[in-house]
Amino acid sequence: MILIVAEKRSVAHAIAKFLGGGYKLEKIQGVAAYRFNYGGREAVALGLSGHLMDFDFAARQNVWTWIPPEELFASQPLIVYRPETMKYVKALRTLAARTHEVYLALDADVEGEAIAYEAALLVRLMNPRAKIYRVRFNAVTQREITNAFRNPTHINLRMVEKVFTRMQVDLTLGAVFTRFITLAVRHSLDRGQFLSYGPCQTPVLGIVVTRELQRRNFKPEKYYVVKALVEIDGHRIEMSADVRFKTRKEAEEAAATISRGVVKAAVYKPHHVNPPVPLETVELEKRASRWLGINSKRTLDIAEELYRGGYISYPRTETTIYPPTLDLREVLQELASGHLGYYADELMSRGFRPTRGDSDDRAHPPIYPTRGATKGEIAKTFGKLAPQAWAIYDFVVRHFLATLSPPAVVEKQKIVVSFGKLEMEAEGQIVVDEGYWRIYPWERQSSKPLPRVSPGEPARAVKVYVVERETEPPPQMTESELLALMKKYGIGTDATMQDHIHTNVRRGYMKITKGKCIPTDLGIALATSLFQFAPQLIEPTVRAKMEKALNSIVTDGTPPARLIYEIKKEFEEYYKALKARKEEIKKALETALNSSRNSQRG
DNA sequence: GCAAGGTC
Repeated sequence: MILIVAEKRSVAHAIAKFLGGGYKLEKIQGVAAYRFNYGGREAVALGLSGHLMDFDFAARQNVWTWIPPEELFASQPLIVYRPETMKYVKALRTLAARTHEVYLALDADVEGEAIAYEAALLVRLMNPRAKIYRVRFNAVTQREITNAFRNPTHINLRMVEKVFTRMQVDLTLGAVFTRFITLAVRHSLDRGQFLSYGPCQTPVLGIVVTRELQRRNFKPEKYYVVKALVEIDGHRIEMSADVRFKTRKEAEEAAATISRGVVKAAVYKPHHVNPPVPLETVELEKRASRWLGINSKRTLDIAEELYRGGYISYPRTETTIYPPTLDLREVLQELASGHLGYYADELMSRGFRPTRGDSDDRAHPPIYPTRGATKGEIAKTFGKLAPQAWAIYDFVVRHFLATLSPPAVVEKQKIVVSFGKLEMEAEGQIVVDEGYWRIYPWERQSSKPLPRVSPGEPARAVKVYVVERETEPPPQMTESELLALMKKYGIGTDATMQDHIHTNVRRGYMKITKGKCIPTDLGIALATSLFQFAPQLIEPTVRAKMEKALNSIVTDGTPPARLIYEIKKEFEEYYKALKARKEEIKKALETALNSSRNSQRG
């Protein structure tokens, strides 16, 4: 028998379908396995659920009050089975006992490599003489899979080492600093409550708090602008000067010079607004937060359910290019039975060309709808979440249709009038062609037309006035903006970014209200303490630096032990700096904890 | 009871 191990059930299923044609679904220790005939031999494809193993400290070290947190710097975390995936371990053991040939068909990324290694460890324990191969495919398609199995290779140990190093480093740093700040304020916490540090979650908090403090410390400044109602060829146009005056007096002096002028420029230029590129995870989360009022965690949870229900493709992807193997016309045909069927039909008869982004994770296609569903159907599956599930499904459908649609066309308009010293401007636009906005209302723009005038025409100011304005603080951080910043700084992965935001919410460090991230007193106190005494723990650039160091294991063969030693040494310094200020940190955190407790009680 | 990363 040949055993094939995949990262998730859907891939195991696809492999059985592509390599075997027909298959038989079996349950092994409660786990789905696909049995099929592979070139005359019996094969079984088993789908896992991510990692089988994890790291943890020894039991004695897991009683927080028994050892000082810094002792963990000197400890070696142990590799253990993850309790949640024991049934996959059992299924793998059962199958491994009956096979001599194993193909590790996990995703073609570093995590997949690590999971492959975990599976290989298990297989070896059961069956030391089994031949173990690694197969790599860049998409779950007939061609890629067939090719991969024709060219089996071996596990890349450096990739495995990178992942295992990251696991140990993150656990150690997370545990040391989580325990330190928790124990510092232990008596002010509720039962079961703790304060946490993590190399992703904490920089996320830092970003949000930094913005909030910028807003609080912002000193608005008054400034003055000159506006005028200008008559050109019988048309009256509201115009303004693109100059900020510091005082009213200066503005009024400038305004006094405005009476007769001449049109310096009159531009009416067509402009294409291109439809969005194919949908990736973080973009789905950003748009759902901004336009549908659904936060990123909820969005991914619902997308996962929609995927499992067969409504949309796999929701965790960084790809923004439709693979050539994806038959877009087939997808449109499927959508023809759904709520936007008329539009799908129209695209099919008129023809279409998909937009194209610039990223390909070489594992998953962009997110697209896989079924033309009705509201009633979704309502049945989702119960209380039905309105939000429908909103997300509808969005995925519309986004997909938009990527195949023509651009919208607007005429951009600009008139500039010269009044001697000062120039006045007006901008407007006319929607010429709605294009993809017809089914993508969130980006729709409206017409604000200007009259048609020509350069050289005389102009006359009918009314001139000075308007007082104030500079404004930066806006509150939106969740959508936060996701964009996390991506920019390399904090987390497409699949985990929403988790890191949510962790901050769960710990009481911030709230998300109407798409805005608002730090609590506790979040501000924690972030401020860290910025003051150990900024390296909270700066947004720390994660990318660590990621780069970890990558050197793969690219340069840096020995993991050396890297772990160096990172620990560095963070021990930050730990010492924090410990020296324990009393101040304790006071700041306790004040915040008490104030939030009082406000909760009203 | 700590993290981040897979996946459900």
